Amino acid sequence: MELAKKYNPAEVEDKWYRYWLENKVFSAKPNPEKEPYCIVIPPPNVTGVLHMGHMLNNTIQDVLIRRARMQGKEACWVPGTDHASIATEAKVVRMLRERGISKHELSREEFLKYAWEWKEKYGGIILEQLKKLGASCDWDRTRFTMDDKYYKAVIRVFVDLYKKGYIYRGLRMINWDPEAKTALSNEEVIYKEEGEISKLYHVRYPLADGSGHVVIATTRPETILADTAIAVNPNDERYAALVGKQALVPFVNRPIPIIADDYVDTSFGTGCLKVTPAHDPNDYEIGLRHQLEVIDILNEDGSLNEACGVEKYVGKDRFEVRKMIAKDLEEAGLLVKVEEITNKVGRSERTGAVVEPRLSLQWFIKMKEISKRALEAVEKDEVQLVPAKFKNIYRHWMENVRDWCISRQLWWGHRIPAYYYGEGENDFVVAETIEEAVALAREKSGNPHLQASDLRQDEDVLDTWASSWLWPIAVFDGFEDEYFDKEKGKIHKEKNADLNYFYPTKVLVTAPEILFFWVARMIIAGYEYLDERPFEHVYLTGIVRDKLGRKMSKSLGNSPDPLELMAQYGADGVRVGMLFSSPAGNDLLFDEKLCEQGRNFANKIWNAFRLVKGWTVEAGAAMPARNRLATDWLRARLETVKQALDEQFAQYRLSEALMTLYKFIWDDFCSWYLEMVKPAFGQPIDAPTYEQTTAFFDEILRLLHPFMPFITEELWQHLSERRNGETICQAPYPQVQAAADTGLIEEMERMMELIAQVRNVRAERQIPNKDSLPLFIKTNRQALYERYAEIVKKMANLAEIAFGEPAEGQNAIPFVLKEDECFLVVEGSVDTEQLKADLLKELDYYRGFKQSVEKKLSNERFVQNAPAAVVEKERKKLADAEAKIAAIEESLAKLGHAIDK
RNA sequence: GGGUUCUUAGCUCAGUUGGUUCAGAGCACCUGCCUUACAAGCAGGGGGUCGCAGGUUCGAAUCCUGCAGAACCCA
Repeated sequence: MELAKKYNPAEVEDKWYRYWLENKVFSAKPNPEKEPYCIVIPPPNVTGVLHMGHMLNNTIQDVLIRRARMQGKEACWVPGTDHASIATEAKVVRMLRERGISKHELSREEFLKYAWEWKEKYGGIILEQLKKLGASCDWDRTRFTMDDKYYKAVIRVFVDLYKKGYIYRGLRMINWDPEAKTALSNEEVIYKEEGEISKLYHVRYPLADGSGHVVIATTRPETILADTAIAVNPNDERYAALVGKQALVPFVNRPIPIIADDYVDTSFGTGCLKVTPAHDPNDYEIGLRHQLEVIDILNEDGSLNEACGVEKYVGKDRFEVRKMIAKDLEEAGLLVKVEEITNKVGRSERTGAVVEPRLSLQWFIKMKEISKRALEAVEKDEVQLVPAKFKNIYRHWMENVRDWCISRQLWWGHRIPAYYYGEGENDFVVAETIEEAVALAREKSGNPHLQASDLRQDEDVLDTWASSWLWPIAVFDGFEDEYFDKEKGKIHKEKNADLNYFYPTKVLVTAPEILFFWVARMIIAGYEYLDERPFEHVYLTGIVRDKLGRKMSKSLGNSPDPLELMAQYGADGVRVGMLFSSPAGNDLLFDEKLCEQGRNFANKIWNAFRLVKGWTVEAGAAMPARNRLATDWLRARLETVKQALDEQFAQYRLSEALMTLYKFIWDDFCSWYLEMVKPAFGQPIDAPTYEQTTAFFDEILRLLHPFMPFITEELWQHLSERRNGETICQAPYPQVQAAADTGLIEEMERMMELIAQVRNVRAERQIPNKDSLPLFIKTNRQALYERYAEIVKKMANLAEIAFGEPAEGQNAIPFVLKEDECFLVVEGSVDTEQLKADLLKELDYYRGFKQSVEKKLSNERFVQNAPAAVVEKERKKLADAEAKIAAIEESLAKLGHAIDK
């Protein structure tokens, strides 16, 4: 078998992914013999494409699930997609516009037909992309939030929560996107960090009694026409006399009261606040406190309506009116001045339109009561957030939770199951089906003749999160008739085999940005319907940023295309690159160099494999002592590595775990072990060493497989004959066998230091590596060095290791290893002055060190207060330093240097 | 404005309840090598008064206070 000099991921990745699918390696079903380990994927937008955030997030999930699978757990990773109501609808509307079709020309049914076509065309691309990454999902379980069953579940939950009294319909100040013509949740409104430059208009309002005027400041002069009061701070002496009087609204001359309210900030603008309850949330609150009239002057598209009272403004967009009104105020002599200020302007996350606070009838979920257990669960670590710092953030949000506006003025989504039978605000019923609705409506209205055709279903759909918050339950069909108890509004988990086995899931891996949107709400739903947490751990990943620390975004164009990255560096390389610098919860400053490092790592392993596979094996030969030491040592190191990995995984320190393996493979295995046992060119290797080496290789591949699934499968299959369908995905994950032989590791470390010292001397004196040199060691541990002599000779290219000192006249370069003196015999003359200088420098350092330790030990309070073990360590440090100093002094004396002690 | 978190080498980060040879890693950097697995490589090396100022302690990167700066969340 001929292996290429360089690893080529493109040749193997698709092959193995297909193999895994063909052999159903990723499918999972309840298995009482095994421990369940389930992850539900955070469903990406069905029509979205893979971005770097997905890459990170799904790499992490795949590492966790693959490791669990190898550990013999029933590993189930449930994939799926989200309908992403507003984002998808916006895309469909744009597509239609490009075809010259306006959404409003279409009926709801026609529009939805286009939307489903769009979904069929682009839906699921992202799942195919995940396969490129190696994601080991159970694809047969793929779910979509608008699948029939899922749709029914969402509607069922709406009805249930309505019955339980958690859902109400109310007039509320909501964030209105005039472009998409929909309400937005607070989370969907974004503010530019640096704010935006706005004009602050100072406007004069005459007093009704003609005794003067009052000046207010506003950034939204078009809302003047909806003013119903002017407010001042009760403590503001400047205006105390005005309170109780009336002012006249410009143009319409409506008299409005001047009131006192604590909300007013005396230092902002003029200290007089115009109050527009219909168009500002704070003003709305003030209006409630003072029973002010509410005048709504905006249409749903952001244009002004008749209520504004000025004919020429009617039908014009608010920003156009702003310009007009500024001009008109100036002409009327009411504009005092205009200044520029920076303020925060809310914009729609999806359309970018300036969000207008708007009063409207919307559907809400009361959050306070229903979220109680979800708050407790995290407080008590029943649901454990990783990293834990998010607990504080979570608590703060949950303690101040506000009612959740769940209606959206869109068509793509789950249509609200409320049916209206009359014009009154309460003339509606909520039901899962039209038949039930008719029955309920007859009852509620007292009209037994009502027909389905008399009912109008609510036009709005539900917020996407109001479907995805059911994800960990709905993917297992938990809300189906057989399992859902309509009376109690609870799920009988024990009746549903999947739910019973896989729920609660093990860990949710997601971005901190959606901690409240989604994570908190899933926890709420979990307790509401199953009285149980939906997952044990929440691993919050960082946000992927570019190397300048900016968020990756389409508009900046700073996001690399994941598929191209994988084509260039291999999926394994990219996975490694993503994980290298992403400790949990810390942002990841993505740099392509990290993927390059991942690719290089794959190549390193590939070549190590080529080396081992290229050996000819000498059957019947015994293992030489040198190799016995090397294999024992590597085994000991491997034990410490496995132990470290277990600990790192337990704490979700994936980047550390990967680095542990990276260093073990590159340094310990390749640079040290393979070099130790590698036969001379053309020579065979003894069979026991060869077998041990392949066994190590096998174990290393299994440890690495969760991180780099493709190359490990490729090499593992090459390593030995495998059965048909056999895969490393299901090979046992290496377990800690025994306590590592730390004595052996320490001994080897000493030898490695010795080898490094010799190499160092060579590098400094520019002695070619080819020249094999004799080494003398003056030590009282001769047996130890003798045992390792063969290894040291090979690794440092020494002609021999002798004990004692070189003969007079032999040129030797001295160095000190721990407390032993070493002499590397070289040809040619030696610059003794330089050697002395080097030794003196070292001596200086150790004398200083010794002094500081002595100082510590002579401090009575230290000796008394510090734990005995710490004091003991200091004593040991002192003894070691003294031995070292003695050795250095001796070397110096030999060079003819007088020591002043 | 309120809250949370953070500030350690040129860069990205570890540093576990304060206590091992005067703070570690990876990358980058410097020097020498195309040595028959790998130049996507090998060997060696330099680099930090742990944001600043106080305090507690025998002992502080680690605990406390203040200041400066950054990020995120909420308003």
